[in-house]
Amino acid sequence: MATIYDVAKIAGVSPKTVSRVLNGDAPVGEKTREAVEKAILELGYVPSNAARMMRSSRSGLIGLITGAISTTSDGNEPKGLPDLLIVQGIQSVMSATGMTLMIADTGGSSARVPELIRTFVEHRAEGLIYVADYHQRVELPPAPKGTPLVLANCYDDLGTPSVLPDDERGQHNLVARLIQAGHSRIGYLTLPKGMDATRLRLDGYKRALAEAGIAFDPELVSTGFMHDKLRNSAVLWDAIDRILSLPNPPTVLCCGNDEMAMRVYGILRTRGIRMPEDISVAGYDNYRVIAETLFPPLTTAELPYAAMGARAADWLLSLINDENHEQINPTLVSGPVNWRSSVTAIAPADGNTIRFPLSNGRNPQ
Amino acid sequence: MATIYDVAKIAGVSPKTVSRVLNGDAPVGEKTREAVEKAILELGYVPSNAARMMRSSRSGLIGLITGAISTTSDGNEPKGLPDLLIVQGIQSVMSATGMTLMIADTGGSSARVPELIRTFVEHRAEGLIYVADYHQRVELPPAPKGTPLVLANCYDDLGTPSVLPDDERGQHNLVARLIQAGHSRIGYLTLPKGMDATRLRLDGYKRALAEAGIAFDPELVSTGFMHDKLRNSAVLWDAIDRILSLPNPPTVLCCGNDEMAMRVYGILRTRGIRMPEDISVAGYDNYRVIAETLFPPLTTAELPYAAMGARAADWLLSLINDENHEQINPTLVSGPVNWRSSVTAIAPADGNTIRFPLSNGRNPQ
DNA sequence: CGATGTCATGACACCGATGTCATAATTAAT
DNA sequence: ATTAATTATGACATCGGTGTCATGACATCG
Repeated sequence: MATIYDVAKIAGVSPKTVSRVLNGDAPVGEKTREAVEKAILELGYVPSNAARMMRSSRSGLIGLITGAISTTSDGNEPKGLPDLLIVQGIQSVMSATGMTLMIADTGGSSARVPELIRTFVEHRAEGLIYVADYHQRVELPPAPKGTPLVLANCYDDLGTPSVLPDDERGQHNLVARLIQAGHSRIGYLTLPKGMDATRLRLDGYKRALAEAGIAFDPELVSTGFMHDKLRNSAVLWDAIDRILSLPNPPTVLCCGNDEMAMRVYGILRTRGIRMPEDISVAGYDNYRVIAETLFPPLTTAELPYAAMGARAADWLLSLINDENHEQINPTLVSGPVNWRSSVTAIAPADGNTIRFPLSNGRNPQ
Repeated sequence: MATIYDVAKIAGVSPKTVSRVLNGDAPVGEKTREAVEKAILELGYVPSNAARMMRSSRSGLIGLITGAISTTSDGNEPKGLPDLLIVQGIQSVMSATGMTLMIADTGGSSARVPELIRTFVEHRAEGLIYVADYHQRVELPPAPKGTPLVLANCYDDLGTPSVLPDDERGQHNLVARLIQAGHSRIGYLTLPKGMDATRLRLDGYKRALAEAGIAFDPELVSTGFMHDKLRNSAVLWDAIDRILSLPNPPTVLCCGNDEMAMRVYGILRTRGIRMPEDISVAGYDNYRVIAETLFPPLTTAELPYAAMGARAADWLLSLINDENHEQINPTLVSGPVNWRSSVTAIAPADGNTIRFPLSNGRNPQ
């Protein structure tokens, strides 16, 4: 690979002059510049970042670690991986500021994290981001001092800067919207117990009910997914069965996420229950491949992955540049409710007519 | 950040001796080693990859470019992005050999590719991989000589090393399996015209029929998806309508991919058609979130993304190390058929009984 | 016209590792 | 015991850029 000395020799100048042409940090004569530029093109010269870094000690690199450091590591099966959207959000911010992203995947084994961090430190990464695959608490090995770290989609007990989805608010907004559409008996099939998202979303559900003056009915809430995936079909079937056979069944079923909603579609249809005519269904995540493709398209709260990534990246950059933006920790990012035709507006219980049309989904034909 | 000189000073030895402790490339006295190791720990010293690279000219970096350089760039909407699995396949091979992956995303604009390549060259990446989001032809700017390039999930006209899914074979194997299960009237709802996958999979479908002595019936084949996504619902509805009202309708519908199969589920159920009792459905991709979650679980041909990534990484490494493994270009990677309960075995047309049970899906209850 | 300032350029040291070579201290071999 | 081989260590140059300082050629100004 050509060096700055090769260029200098061909252009008949000193290496320092070539450097000046490259960086524009001092005036260079017109003819000299042309000669240098010609030589650069001729050799296909590209400056070495490593050599540059030796002097400047700025690497322009950001290290990104992803992977499932879950307490319940469920093997090596890759899933839908929407957390890539977080990575994309980070990437778009970073590339706009000229930083280069190095990524490493733990492959599900948290034991590899220290090794990955070390690699990044060897490359003198200026900052690190850890991305979790779902909202969770993590314990990371101590980051090297001087290298800022931001957590995305996870948090720890040490007060490390952390960007999280606002699950409580997202679910609240969705349920509030359902209530606005005339629903008051709202079933909720939750994610597995113990997950942060489960608790927070249930809180949001309750708050929306409370704000509307609707009493919380525990009969309407049931666990839809368990940690043991093999049992999910049976658990969900049973939960739906129980909720639908209540004396006063719900008019809409909120699902813990879109994947669950997809299963609910299958189960309801198997029983001859039509959506949204007989019952409405809502999800969570706005996992677009599911939400937009299901028939009817699914109303769902958006998990703002890309925005979370961008927030985390912004935060990291401000830490690197030592800007003292006082940032609330954790930073909660909320997303919109995506209203699609899996939910219909119904006449409210008090007999009032519906004030506005809410369904905007397209039906075939 | 501490340097090797700091360590040397504290340990009371020369920098070179510290280097020897780090690399173990020459014997070091027991007591000296201990003193050096103590100093390293004390300072939290991590060697600088940049400085190392200056001498060795080996960066240990691999550049990975992803993004939709599609001729039909359909805007900025991120989808399910299963191509991350390719990245994971690459990552797992690379980390096993101690290489570090730098990734950059074009964000959908092919104009950014040269800029990204330049960044990688500045970092003296030892090899580049370009990953496309679906099987397609691409035109990349000429790679810098001396830096090998491998294409994953795409190919070009220049004979650049390329790893592709074996769509023809995958579809063939799936259809052959359906025939084995007693099906002989096999409908096929294709992906949009013009895509490589569409043509190849249709070829595989035809070959499987031919091998079984079943005449190809064009009436059973219809375009299920178009490039214009807004029309997909209508197109698919119509195609199903037409195929099912044939005098001799199919017993199974093959869908261009799993996403289409998910829509087909919805459409069939809306019409009161049960799966798999009334008709079987098969997909393509083994997009697990869909295939495993749909009810009933979907029989589908696997698009072996992770294997493709691993293959591409292996190939790149052999190019970097100048090993002359003669590699067929393009390298086709095939995946298994995932047999689930969306397809039932039926009595073959000739009245023979079914020779073995094929459904192994779990039903709730 | 001499003093001062700006422009254009080069010599040289330095960043932090490692390769090469030299050297001193042991140990093994003859 | 003397030579040869091995061990343990350091001095120094080098990789490819850039920061610092010096220098010569002009231009400007009082």
